[in-house]
Amino acid sequence: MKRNTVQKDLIKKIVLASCEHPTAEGVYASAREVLPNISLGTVYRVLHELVEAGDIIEVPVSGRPSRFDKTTGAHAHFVCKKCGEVRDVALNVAGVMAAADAGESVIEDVDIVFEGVCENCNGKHDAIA
Amino acid sequence: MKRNTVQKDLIKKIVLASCEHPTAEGVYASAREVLPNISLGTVYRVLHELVEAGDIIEVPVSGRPSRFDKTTGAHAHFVCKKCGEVRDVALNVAGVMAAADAGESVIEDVDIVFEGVCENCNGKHDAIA
DNA sequence: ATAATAACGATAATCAATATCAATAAGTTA
DNA sequence: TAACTTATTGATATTGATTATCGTTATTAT
Repeated sequence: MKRNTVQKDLIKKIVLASCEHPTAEGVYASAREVLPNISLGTVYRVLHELVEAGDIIEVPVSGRPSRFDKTTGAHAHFVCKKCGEVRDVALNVAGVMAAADAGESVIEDVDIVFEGVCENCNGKHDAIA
Repeated sequence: MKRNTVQKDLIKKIVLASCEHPTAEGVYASAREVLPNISLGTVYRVLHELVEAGDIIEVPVSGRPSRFDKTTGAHAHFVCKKCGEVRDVALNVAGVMAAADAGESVIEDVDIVFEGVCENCNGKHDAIA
């Protein structure tokens, strides 16, 4: 049977408390402040369990590691090309899915990721570190 | 200065002639039929040059290798969860960008990837090989 | 033709993510 | 509560895609 562990509880709490769409590495760093011996493999495994359970969602980002998001309702994301920050974007995702014509294929989900420059980076010329 | 090479010409021709959104590996396989000693690194480098030049676009696919697409106008894509096939989807992408509210961030581009099951795989239970 | 150097092929390295596996610990069961 | 079963963990090896390195090759201006 499925078992409760301190690792699962901790990882779930970290993602649900985070507003910054953390990567697996970011969750790992936070988790190690509480459980210094936690393994990165455990973080990945538990994150995917949480996604599977519908508690969180995974946000794939082109060319960069996936982000994990406590906001599970359908919504879009914005990635800043300069600082790499990810944030939520208000958009009628259901409307987009309804507007799409995929022929006889059955659309089940959609990833919508906007790219651009956030207001903090606008005017700056720094690349992502 | 930039030089013309048979490798560049070949790779460009392959992608522009392909209707199946090939991966870098797929382009590499096709290219080797003509130039058996071409390097995978060359394929990646030239593909990115073509993207940079606006001749083709790169289609990122979550958890799978990127696809390359001769259709450069803004459009969306559909990925079959079972067979992995990628195809174009008719959608008013400009309309989606206009509808998005990213606050003060400047939206420059958007990746829209639908996921689901294509009509060939519908009813089948085979996973991707 | 020759020189300068962009581009190549071969291969090593990187990065995110997954798989492996012996050791550990959660949740029974006695 | 101790013993037991096995899900889960931590450590580490591996994979897969992509990028970087570097000595050699080949394009193009002179």
